[in-house]
Amino acid sequence: MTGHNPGMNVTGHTRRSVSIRDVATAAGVSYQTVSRVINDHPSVKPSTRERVLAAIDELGFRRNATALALASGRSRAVTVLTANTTHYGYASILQGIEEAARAESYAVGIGVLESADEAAVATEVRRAADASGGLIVIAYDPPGVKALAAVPADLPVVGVVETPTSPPGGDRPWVWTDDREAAYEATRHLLSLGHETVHYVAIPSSTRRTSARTTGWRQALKEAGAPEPRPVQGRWGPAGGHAAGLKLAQDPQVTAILCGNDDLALGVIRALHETGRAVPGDVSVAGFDDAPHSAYLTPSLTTVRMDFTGLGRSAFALLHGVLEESAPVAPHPVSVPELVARESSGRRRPAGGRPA
Amino acid sequence: MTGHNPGMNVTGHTRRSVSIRDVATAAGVSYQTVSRVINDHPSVKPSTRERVLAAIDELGFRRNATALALASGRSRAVTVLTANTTHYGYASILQGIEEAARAESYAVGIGVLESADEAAVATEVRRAADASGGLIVIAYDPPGVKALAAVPADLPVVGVVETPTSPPGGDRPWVWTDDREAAYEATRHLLSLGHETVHYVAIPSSTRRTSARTTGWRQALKEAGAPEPRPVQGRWGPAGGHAAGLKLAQDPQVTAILCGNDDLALGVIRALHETGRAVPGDVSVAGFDDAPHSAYLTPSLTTVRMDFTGLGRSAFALLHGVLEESAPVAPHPVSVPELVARESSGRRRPAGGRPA
DNA sequence: CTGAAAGCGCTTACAG
DNA sequence: CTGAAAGCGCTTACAG
Repeated sequence: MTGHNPGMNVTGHTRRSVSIRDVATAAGVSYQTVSRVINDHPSVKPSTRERVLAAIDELGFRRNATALALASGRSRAVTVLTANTTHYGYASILQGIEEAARAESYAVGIGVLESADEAAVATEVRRAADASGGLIVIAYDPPGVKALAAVPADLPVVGVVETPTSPPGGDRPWVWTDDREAAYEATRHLLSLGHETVHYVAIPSSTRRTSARTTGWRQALKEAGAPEPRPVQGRWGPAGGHAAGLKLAQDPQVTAILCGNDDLALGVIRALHETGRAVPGDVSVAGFDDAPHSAYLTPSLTTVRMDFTGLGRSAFALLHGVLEESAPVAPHPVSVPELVARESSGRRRPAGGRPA
Repeated sequence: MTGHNPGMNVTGHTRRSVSIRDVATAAGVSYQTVSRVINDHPSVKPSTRERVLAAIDELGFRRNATALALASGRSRAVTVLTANTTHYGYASILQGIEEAARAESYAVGIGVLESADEAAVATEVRRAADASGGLIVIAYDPPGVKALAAVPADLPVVGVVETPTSPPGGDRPWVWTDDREAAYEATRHLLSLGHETVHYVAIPSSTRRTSARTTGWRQALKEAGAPEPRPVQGRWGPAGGHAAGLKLAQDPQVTAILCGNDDLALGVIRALHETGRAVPGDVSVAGFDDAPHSAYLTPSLTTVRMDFTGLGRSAFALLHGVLEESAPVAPHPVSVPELVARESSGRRRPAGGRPA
């Protein structure tokens, strides 16, 4: 074959897709009938349906989702706005959303909020809003919190938030994990092992103000009458934990450390190891999240398990309820964390002496 | 306000968005002129542009991306088809794609291939094809390989493949990491430390046949004249490594283990620890990927660093070149892995004796 | 059960 | 520099 192919589009590599009109011609019916067939409309004569289906198959017809969305107004799509897609918690929430979305034949898009800069956030929110469908914003950090607040009022949106008190999204639906309770439990666990107090290495918080985890930790200390050390501000990732750990290792008084997540805890443990302090012999360490590898570290990590994928599924279910009249809108779901005690936390060693 | 709001859509919560016609009316121009303004067309009188911009601002106009896509035929969207979104390598590739896509104002969608079942794969591919735009398929595993093969011929697609020899995508563009070379280097590293041979714990492979990593490992053994033990088939994740490690720990001859990824290596190390074998004292262990925490484990993990985000960026660049005539289509890029020797690998201890 | 019309919100020529 | 027409590929009433 030579010559210009009228089926090529501008970029010259994609043949114009076959439309319902092409199918209609091939099947000898009107294109409305084709529409009925692909929409499983009941009132189509079986023999007609057969012919149309055969034509669809032969021509390799695929319904154009863009045209469907434009004509019908329904888009069956959700865009997830998040500051990160790789950290365990974020990635797991995204996974949960995707699972639930796939089960309902929703397409899922992602938009990453690279900075908390107002203009950058606004740009990302606009891009996400441009994509038709609903929005889920993971508002665990400053970019996410700002994005949730910046979502236009007329857009269906669900927030995944750190704490439900005065959620930044106003009266919009949200899902959350009870981080305050989780930190409270973890701190009580460490105190119950005889430690005089518990130090805290914080993850970058959702706000300037105190995070839910910090609040829970503080509450447990207060109730126990334990002194409240200054929280160490950690960065994301093991490197941040390592830096914080080196700092804490200088203080021989430190015997228990709660970390904002498992990656931080892993870095802290490494720092303690490097400075010759045994875990849990000299210092007990606990994390947050129960990442897949945490059970296989040496020492295995005491942590608080969070059901992030379940949280993601809930977020989608909520959005789905908002988008489709049929699906009921559930109340704001909460994921209840579960303490998992492992090797990295142990009884405080009697002051002064090393065991034989 | 009471009564029915004609601006509400079926679901009753979203006001019909303002269109270019609304803007045109408000600005006292035709809607074509509005189209010119939002497309930065040069031939618009400055004063007209001002008025239109003002109307856009006042009415809160947002251009409907669906209509844009349908009318123009360009969609500026990419869908990533992958078996997984959370494992380090996959998540990092996705991150790289997203970064590059965002820089070009492309929307990114994800579709997860939950099983290698033909029908399930076909369904996911169809869904991805329905979303307009290009496709990137991560073909590191059976579902991905099958998906890449099932992509309709008329769709712009880039494959992220394990090995470039007879890629499953035929003559389609692809990107790859040189896994064979990576495994070769890692194996040579372990052999150079005096180990008689190197055992291998494999990740689930892309095919029934031998993976590139297995090939590289085997090649290094052969060149060195080392005996070739049977590879241990691992599952994904630390649990798989742990199971494999327990098995290998039973054989006192085992002094060096190469693992298909860092998570597997972490599990193997844990298993060796549990069975009283020191790393690297008794057994050297190396992984693949250089995950963020690998440098902070104790012992820190010898591994092969792979530039997955760079690979993702390359994949997008390639697709971008295919989609837009202006962007040049680069040749199949390869990411060159880099060996990172850390604490988990060491010289083989002289046979028979434990050091004092 | 099936067909002809109008329209979703835009863009792309075509006029002037 | 700006406007009127046609059309992207579908769906949704409206006819019959």
